[in-house]
Amino acid sequence: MLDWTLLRSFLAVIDTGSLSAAAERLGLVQPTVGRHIRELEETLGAPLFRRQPRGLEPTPAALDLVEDARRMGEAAMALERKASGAGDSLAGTVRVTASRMVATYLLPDIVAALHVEEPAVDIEIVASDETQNLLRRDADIALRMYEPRQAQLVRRRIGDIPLAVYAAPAYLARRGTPATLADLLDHDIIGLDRADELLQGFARFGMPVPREWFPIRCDDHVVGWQMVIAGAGIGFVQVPIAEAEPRVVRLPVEDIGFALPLWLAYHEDLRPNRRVRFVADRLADGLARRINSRETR
Amino acid sequence: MLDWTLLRSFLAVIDTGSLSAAAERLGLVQPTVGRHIRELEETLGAPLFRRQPRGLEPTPAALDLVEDARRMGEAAMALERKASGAGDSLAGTVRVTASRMVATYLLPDIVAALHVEEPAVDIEIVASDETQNLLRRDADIALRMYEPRQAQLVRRRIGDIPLAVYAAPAYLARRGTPATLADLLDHDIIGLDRADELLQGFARFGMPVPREWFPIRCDDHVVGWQMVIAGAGIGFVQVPIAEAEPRVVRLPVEDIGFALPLWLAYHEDLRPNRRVRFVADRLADGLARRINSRETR
DNA sequence: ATTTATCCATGCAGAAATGAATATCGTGTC
DNA sequence: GACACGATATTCATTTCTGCATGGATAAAT
Repeated sequence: MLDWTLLRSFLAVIDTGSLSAAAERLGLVQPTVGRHIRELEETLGAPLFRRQPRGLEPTPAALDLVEDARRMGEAAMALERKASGAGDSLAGTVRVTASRMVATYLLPDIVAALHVEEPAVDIEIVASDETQNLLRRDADIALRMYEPRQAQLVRRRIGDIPLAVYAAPAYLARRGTPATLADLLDHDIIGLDRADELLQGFARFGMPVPREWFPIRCDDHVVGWQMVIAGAGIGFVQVPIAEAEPRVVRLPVEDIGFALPLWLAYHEDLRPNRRVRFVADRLADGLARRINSRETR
Repeated sequence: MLDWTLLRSFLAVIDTGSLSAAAERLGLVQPTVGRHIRELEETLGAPLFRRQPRGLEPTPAALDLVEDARRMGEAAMALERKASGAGDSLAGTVRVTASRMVATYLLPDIVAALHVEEPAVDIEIVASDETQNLLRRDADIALRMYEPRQAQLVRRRIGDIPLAVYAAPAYLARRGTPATLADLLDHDIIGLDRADELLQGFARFGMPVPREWFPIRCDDHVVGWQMVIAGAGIGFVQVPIAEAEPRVVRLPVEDIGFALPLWLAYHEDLRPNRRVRFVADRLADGLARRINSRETR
């Protein structure tokens, strides 16, 4: 009977295209995965990959086996999802993914309160602006700024996070305080939070500007926000985050009417999992309270 | 990420009901499987089995996982079937199951010739009158006396093996030679080859007899046939087998018109497997030749 | 043409899993 | 009630596997 560990490595190599990447995904090390593949080839009596400088290219014989290997992998992941909800106690870990901004400025208070209430629940935060794959269990719960579309996900709309214009007093003392949106054209704007959509928003207001209009651009929103705080420029920032920061002030320009929808999602297999539901409920409650209490201010 | 080896052991324990039986099926040893289960329970944080004197009884939590584990197992077996013919050489093993009679008296010549033709092909004979599971790969090729019904099997009807009445000269010298079927009622008949159907056959000829009519009954056809050869009684024997045995003679009674259909079957996943096809072809040819050359004699 | 960045293969020491032997427990039987 | 049987737990020596460090090879980039 075939060793299933070899098949798991086989699938990982097929998916990633190289021994090194497969090893990282499996939490192993490249020589181990290489030995797995070699052992599998010896057992089956047929070469499965052609070793190439860029990685391993599957042979036709290997491609014949991919479908079944993938079925195994999907079944294993489904089993893992179901198993994680098997325990009665809340003890265990829940992985939560959120954007860097949300993870940095909104989650800490909520997670702290949650951990006081249920110390047995461990929280792992995956702070990333890239979409994590809930189907592949990159995380248990995802907080996203758009509606999740996959059918197997349970999704809940928490609310809309409004954006407004903020700057540090030091900046305003140096450059003056803009009173209207049009005034912003003469100021240094730091690209934050969906810069592309902000550009479209400006266009809607009759002020088409090119991407280069932002004098400071940064792919990390947290860094950009720190620059606003430091007085490097003006930023369009999520109101619940900015209002908690005393070192900036909201500018008296018109409301830009732009908001980010906030969604919470998890895999439907995790629905009966009390631990995941507990965390999801606390996250949704805490985020909704912060969104609603600030946006009218 | 979960260790797939643990899941394989989990499935085996679910299927067999005990650590010991699971270990035997996996080619492992009971303490190893026990450790696998314990490690899986620790990883998942939930008990999966209740240890009982008769074995391990799955908990509800375990039953939730069975379906996915079985999907993994089925995918693994399908992969194994497809992989078994991956190499382009014929080298390798083919497991053939057949009834004890066929395996003992018809297969040896065929297998010998086959092995001369292709020494790289190893043959494993599973001589059993119990149905082996081709889906679970108990054997690669099955020779059966009835039509296989499972949809996933490739089946080929080889022909009908006729039955006739034989006895040893020593027996006939002692008890006389019956000339008609009716005369058999005064003789010692050894139950061979589907005794139940033979009884029904006698009833069709207007001679209903009870099961106890057979003075010597034996669940092993080979043993019964050896008794016929030794002169212990008269037997209804497969013609191709009996005609090759010089120590018995065919009795001049009417043709009983009874024949056993002979089928060859293998899993459709094995269809592209050159080795299995080779063995299947040689078996079908050899058996058909023996059936047809003898039945008219 | 040289450099650089990946990626795979190999040798070796340490860690982990395995198997054999044995102890223990509960059940069914005489 | 004593005993035998079949099952799971435990212990320990050994094998096996894993991970680290290093070498070698190829393709893209400067």
